[in-house]
Amino acid sequence: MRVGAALLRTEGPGVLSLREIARRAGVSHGAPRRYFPTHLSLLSAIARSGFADLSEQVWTALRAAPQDPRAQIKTIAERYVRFAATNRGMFELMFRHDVLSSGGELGLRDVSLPLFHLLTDLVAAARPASRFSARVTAAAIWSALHGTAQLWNWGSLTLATGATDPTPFIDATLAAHLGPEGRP
Amino acid sequence: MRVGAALLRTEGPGVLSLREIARRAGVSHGAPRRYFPTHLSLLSAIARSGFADLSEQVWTALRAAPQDPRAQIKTIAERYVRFAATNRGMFELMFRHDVLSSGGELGLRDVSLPLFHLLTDLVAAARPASRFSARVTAAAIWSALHGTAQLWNWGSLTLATGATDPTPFIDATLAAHLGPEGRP
DNA sequence: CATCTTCCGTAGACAGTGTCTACGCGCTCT
DNA sequence: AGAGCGCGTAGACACTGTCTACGGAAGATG
Repeated sequence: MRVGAALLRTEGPGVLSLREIARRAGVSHGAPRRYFPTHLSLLSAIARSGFADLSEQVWTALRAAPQDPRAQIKTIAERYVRFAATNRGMFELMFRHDVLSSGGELGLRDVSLPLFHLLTDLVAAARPASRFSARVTAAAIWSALHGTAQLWNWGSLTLATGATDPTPFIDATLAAHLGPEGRP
Repeated sequence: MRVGAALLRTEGPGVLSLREIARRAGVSHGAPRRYFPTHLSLLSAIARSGFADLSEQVWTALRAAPQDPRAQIKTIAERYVRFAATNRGMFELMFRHDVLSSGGELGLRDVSLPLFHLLTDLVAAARPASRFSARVTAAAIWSALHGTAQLWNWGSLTLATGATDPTPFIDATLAAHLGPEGRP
């Protein structure tokens, strides 16, 4: 099989054993070894494609969104959390420590960093005066997004607040960091 | 062995195979089965003890901290992130989806919910006027803390901002949600 | 005191896993 | 046409989690 990309529509994260993947691909259990020296490197490749997918979704959404910084930040935030909620298994795989630490931080450096820098610039343009640098604020927002996605995904936020939608938490985070919504 | 508690000082999360745990405990590989019907239930028990540990650390730190709401919130935040940084393997185990989803959400309901409600009350007392409910704000803060702990743990924040300490992100988050520091 | 039951651990089997090795088919290139 | 090699197969190995049958020690019961 060309890449593990064709196998990404894994129905669950439990099917990700090397032999099971090979089985679904219709090849013998030794075949993937030609392309990926180890099981983890296969998973890393799958996760990397997940990062690419996420970043592409965010970028295209950004192009379609209004151009003012605040709206762009909101678009990033919503896309990030929605991606996590829609592609649960993939999101979980993408942030598994063992997968992450192998493969040279996989997509983090190549995919997330440009996005993070964009976020930093947007934050610098959108936020009110603050004693924190735009980098720190952007990182805090990113952390909040990631935590929201994570907690939302396994239902903790629903359990704690009864919410049926994660957007209020996103809005609260952005409003806190950038000031109330509604003005340029 | 009485509980897996004695085995918690696991040097790494890779040693957590059932047989390896039994080996370190000096018993045969079938012995743990008397107490934990399945491997996952053993891990859940270990993770549960991790939740208990975390919550205890937070509560005792709260007792020693100044009593004004803002300082209490900061104490919770710092303890949470510090726990994650200090007990990496345990933190990771505690939030593994498969461990989480088994064992009836293990410590989440029993341990985290009281803490969350306390956080909600503190937020209600400490924050300025806002159009978001205290619940939502508290949940947003919690998400931010969790995300910070996670991203910090695998070095993303350092990679993105060059920071050597996670407290700036905590401070930025709290300042954003609760207003600048320094007043009652 | 003898016996029986119940707890708690052992030891072996089984299917399944990731990795490694030897093997062979079929293509391409000179 | 023949050699080389990319790409896949098949079997082995150590290891895993789960299941089962077995044993021995302790306490309860007659």
